[in-house]
Amino acid sequence: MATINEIAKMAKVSRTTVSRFLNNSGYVSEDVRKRIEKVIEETGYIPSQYAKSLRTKQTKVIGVILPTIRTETSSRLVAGMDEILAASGYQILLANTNLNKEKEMEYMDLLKSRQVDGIILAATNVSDALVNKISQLVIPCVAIGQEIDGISNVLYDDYHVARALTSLFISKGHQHIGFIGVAESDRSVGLLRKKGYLDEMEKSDFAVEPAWLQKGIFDIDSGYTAMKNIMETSNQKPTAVFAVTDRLAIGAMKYLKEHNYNIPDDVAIAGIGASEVSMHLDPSLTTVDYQNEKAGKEAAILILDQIKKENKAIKKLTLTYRLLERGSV
Amino acid sequence: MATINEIAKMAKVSRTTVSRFLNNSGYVSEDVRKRIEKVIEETGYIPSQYAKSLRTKQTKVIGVILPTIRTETSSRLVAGMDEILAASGYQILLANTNLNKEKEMEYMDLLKSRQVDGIILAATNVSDALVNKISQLVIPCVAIGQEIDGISNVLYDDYHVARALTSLFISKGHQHIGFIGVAESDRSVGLLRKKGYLDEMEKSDFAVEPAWLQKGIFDIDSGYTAMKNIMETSNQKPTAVFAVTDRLAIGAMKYLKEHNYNIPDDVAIAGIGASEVSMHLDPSLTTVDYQNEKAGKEAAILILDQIKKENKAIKKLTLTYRLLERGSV
DNA sequence: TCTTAATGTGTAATCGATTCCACATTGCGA
DNA sequence: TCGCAATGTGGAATCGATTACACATTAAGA
Repeated sequence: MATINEIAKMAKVSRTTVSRFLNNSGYVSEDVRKRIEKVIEETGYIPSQYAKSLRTKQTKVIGVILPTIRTETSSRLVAGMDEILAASGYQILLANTNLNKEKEMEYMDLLKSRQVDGIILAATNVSDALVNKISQLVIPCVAIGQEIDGISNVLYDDYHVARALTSLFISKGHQHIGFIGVAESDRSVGLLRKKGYLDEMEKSDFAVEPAWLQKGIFDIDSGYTAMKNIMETSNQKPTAVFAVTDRLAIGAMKYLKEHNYNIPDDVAIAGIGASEVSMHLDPSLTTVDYQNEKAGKEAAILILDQIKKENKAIKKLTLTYRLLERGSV
Repeated sequence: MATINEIAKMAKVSRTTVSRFLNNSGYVSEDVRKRIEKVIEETGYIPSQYAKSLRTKQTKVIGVILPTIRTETSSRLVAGMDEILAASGYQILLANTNLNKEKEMEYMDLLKSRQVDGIILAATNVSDALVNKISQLVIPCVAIGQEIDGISNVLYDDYHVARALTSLFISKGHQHIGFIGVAESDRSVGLLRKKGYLDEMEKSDFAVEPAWLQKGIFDIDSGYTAMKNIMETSNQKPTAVFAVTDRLAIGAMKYLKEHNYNIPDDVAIAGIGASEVSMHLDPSLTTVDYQNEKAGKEAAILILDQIKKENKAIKKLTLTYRLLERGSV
């Protein structure tokens, strides 16, 4: 692969001039410009980003740390980010932790060594060690979905969403409402959504039977199992069940259908996530659109802001949500 | 951020020795080793990949060009690749074309300028210009899902899958079989799957009514519309419909259910893709598991092979598929 | 005791770009 | 005609690492 030196030699100018030509900085006469253009055309020369980055300390790369890339949520997030970042000439370097905390730490270092211009962190459970690492990070960093002190955040309104959904059930006359959650170590999905549900129940003075509180692990099967547990172990069967993700809700619906419960007459169901199929299920699933793409975009905008303007002001952005009331309630 | 020079100074050795320490190359006495270790520990020094890459011509980055990152197929592919690549210390640099051909070309250059060690291309429609560009590429390159001459490929057996599904319908006694495809500019999904269907129909001497042949655009809604067209414009309504993707099939099922057709008694349905929900639909959708993750893994293995061994042998790998016969047929 | 090999460490060139200077040329007003 | 600004080009240091080579020290074998 050709280098700037060879181009310079071939065009009979100094590499300084070639550099000026490439970056449109400083004066280059029309004559010389044409010569360089021609040589570059002929050789198909492409400047090395690495050499460039070494000097300029700019890589035009944003590191994105994800807990997984298999979910719709993740793809949407990345799609949103990419839309904004690509427009400014940035690319995404992927770091997939597979929910492994050590990897999270490892990747922070790796991204640092690759001198990414910024890091977007979509973490699910935030360890102290990680927070610590981030706080002493010089690279701009934005977190999505979990509140982390000291850096900018794009947040979902998990607590109020949970309250809103529970409240929706209550407004429809339900008093016995079940809950399918996930591990509370996941602050946003596990803890806050549960708290929202519990608080809303308490506000209406509705008791919550322990058997109504089940946990899944983010997939359809565990939603099925959770629903099974609810229906088969509770004294009083609930007439509505709130699942903290669409997948869990889908699993729950599957159980209900298999056991000839009518949705929503016997048991109403709601999820969170607005997955693509949610609208096309039978009945269509009531859910909440978190606007992940928007979250991705906002995070990208925040990070670019920080990079460009040296705008170190920390921003906490809480996104709005859209409750999609559909056939399942 | 500290550099190797500062570390060297602080540890009172030359930067050469520090480098040897870092890379475990050459001799470093226990005494010196400890001093360096200590300094690195204290400063939190992390070597710059850029400087390193500039010298070594190795970036440990694989560029991945995707038509979109919103689909399950894409996420699975990337997940598969990442699993293999991460294990060898490689990271993924994302290049999302959004189905834009010019972007495809642009990204090839961009990845080249970033000197990625290899490129994995998941293209849907391959322009001549692109093939041309690839052929004169010095960087190892692997294509997934579309056959491109001159480089290694990981292929799905689109043609035979289509024949197998059509044949399945026929074996169940169906003679009137509809088809929901996509644009044929997409060779694999559009052209080959259609050809497989048509050939199998012809083999059994079953006529195909033009109205049975509909096109969608990869989403649920267009599957719905396509099914609507089939049922509302054909003279003889088909008793089975083969959709080339699960999403199209889901849309088709939705139409059928809404219009009180029983699946599979009135109309049988099959898709391709083995999307996560396919199993949990009602009835569960007959589909074909393309093993995208495996495809991603294989592509990653191929690329690493080429990088490591300078093994320039071109390999064409056609993956096996699993036909998942379920309730919808 | 002297060679020779093994063990440690440092010097300096190098990778491919950017950028601060210095220097050369030209044109224009005084 | 001179001086100065505008225009155009090149020299050389620099970014942060790797690596060939030279050199110094030590240990082992004859």
